[in-house]
Amino acid sequence: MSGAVGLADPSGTSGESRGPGPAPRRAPTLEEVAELAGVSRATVSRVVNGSSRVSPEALASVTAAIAQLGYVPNRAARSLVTRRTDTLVLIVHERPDTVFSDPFFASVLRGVNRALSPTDLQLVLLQAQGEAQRDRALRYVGNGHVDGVLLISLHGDDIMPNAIAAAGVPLVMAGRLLTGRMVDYVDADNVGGARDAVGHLLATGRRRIATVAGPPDMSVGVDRLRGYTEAVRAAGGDAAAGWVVVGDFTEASGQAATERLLAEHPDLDAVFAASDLMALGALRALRAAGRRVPDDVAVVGFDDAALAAYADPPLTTVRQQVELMGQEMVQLLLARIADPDGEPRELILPTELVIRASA
Amino acid sequence: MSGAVGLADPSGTSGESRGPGPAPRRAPTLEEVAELAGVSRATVSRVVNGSSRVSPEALASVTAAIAQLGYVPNRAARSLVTRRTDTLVLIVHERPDTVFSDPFFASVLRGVNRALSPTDLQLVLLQAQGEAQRDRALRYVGNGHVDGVLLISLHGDDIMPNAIAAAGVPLVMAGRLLTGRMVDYVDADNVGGARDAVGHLLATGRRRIATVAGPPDMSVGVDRLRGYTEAVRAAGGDAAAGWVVVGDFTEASGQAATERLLAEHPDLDAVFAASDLMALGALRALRAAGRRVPDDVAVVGFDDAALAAYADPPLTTVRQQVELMGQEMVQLLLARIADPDGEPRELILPTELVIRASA
DNA sequence: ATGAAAGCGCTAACAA
DNA sequence: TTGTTAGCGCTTTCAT
Repeated sequence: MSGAVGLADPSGTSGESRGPGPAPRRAPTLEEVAELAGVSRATVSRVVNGSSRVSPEALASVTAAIAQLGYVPNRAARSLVTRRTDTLVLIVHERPDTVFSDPFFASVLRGVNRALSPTDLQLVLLQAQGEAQRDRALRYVGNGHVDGVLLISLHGDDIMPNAIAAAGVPLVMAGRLLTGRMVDYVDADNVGGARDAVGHLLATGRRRIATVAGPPDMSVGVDRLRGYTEAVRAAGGDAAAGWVVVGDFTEASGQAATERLLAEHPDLDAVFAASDLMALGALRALRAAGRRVPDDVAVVGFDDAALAAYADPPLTTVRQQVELMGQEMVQLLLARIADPDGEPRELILPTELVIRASA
Repeated sequence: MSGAVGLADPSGTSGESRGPGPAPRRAPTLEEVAELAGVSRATVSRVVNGSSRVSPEALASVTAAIAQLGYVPNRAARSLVTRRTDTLVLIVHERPDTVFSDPFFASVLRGVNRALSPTDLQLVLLQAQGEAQRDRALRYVGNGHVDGVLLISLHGDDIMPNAIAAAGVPLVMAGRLLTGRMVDYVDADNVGGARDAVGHLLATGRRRIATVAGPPDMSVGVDRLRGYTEAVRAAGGDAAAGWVVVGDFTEASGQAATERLLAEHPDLDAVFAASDLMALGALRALRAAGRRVPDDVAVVGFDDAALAAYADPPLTTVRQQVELMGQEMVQLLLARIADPDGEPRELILPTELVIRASA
């Protein structure tokens, strides 16, 4: 029996004092499993952690004891000694003025969870808004509370990626970093997608194609604009200043940008918008100006969140695999955790042009 | 000096071996802070935990040492002894066939994070889909890994709420539970909101008002239907079977339901849809049938995720305060954790009718 | 007000 | 293959 006496009923909380309802028992420990199985703690630990150096009999009795007791390892205790936390953190770092639509984020999250569900890892969510929260997140990450970081950064001049990487914590980003050190990331094929979009417009006879571009300090903005430019130039077209107006991914900015494009080029016959919300804005602006879509002007957007499907007419969009992006971010992160010093990796997911009534 | 010798450079990992880049130092411990401050671990612990029984001098030197070392308490170690985890978990339990739109969830999440950010609590996210994942979540929660649970359950016959409550883990739900024990929850005023919607339709001269209701095993479905029924009956109208068709919150179901309503009552002049996606579906069905909105038929939806704002014409909707819902869920949960045996609490958030072109 | 000491539940050498 | 042992970093009596 050894000194296990005190374990039988710690501090006298045996349920009676709680009144009705099931008594919230203390969770069983390794020690209790070991006793029931008639082996030592170490052996139980080996079983739990899947060590091969365990006899079949020991394995059987331990497994039975675990099942009987409903034993689940205490993460805190384990983490204390292994210095692993079995925890990943997803940080969404936004400016106080949020620009991105939530559905995008929700889809990434869904993918992350899908990838995580067969593992024993848990996901901590940190929505960092503004400097104070950013620093808190950084402190949290920097102090060994997580095994790795998934980062969705919503602005280009973010110090987080470098700070996290510098702290030696494995990191994977959604989207390419424009400056600073090379960091693992997953991204959509924004250049190719934009090229396809413009290619489609060209193929359907459009020649005066304008674009509502994204912010130039974010890779999404830069890449989608590049795809547009390349495609237009390849067709001998003009991708000069007047055909490009920058927005900030919001519907309002898409609308305003399109108004300017119309003022500059009343004869435009197509608009490629670098986000779905901006495409929606473009649609509004065109209608307000009395233009008909798609007969008069065609609109193609980049599908950040499937929102564009609800436009009327539904917008032709470059479909990204947002959920897959979340999944792959996790895979990359796990690989990075397993091999901290490997080469930086990137993964570019293909996009697909979904043609609808609008173009 | 005691036995602190071994701490100076544990296992010789002093950075040189890592090659270039900043050496991933071990995070400073209480012990180190204590030594630097010239006090004992216990005193540092008191300072960190805001105990009053500390002399001003001690407090000052400890505070300085903490700042100098950038000390952050190790959660695992703390949790091991306190049996608190300072962790809440948000469980989204969906059927394999997801019904709810993501934006709703994203908004709740945003509110949860907002409420959490001034605290030291962290949020773990569990997306439980199907039985296997549900049981895993239950095991996780039941074994003391979290201090409390926020639960968004997407179907009516869910065993999770009762299982969690039975395990004695503090729980707050989004939405009212139709059966089983009384559980703390936050909900929108679905009855009142639906009543307002129908009231508006009546006020604008509509008399033949149909509804696309939600699933009858969920409080959202039941309550919105009840609000509709009450309002229609109060006006002396007919809320009988033919005017009510049940959908499952998806756009497709809204469309199908509306088609049936039109078949049954070609003379209907308004549709109240119990979700924004179903309202969108209703819009499509009406158009397909050659009806004009809102001249011919008015449409009002329940706004679960602001998606309806993108319809054309923009839909008149009952606006819920989804983000606030998340915030309040956290407040309720914290209150419950502080007072596990208090009376069950509920919080009904007011809704607001946002009138747009469609009705 | 402060310190000494005992452990929380677990893993990881090391012995056997 | 198994058991023994020594902590991981922290909070918390219990002395002082």
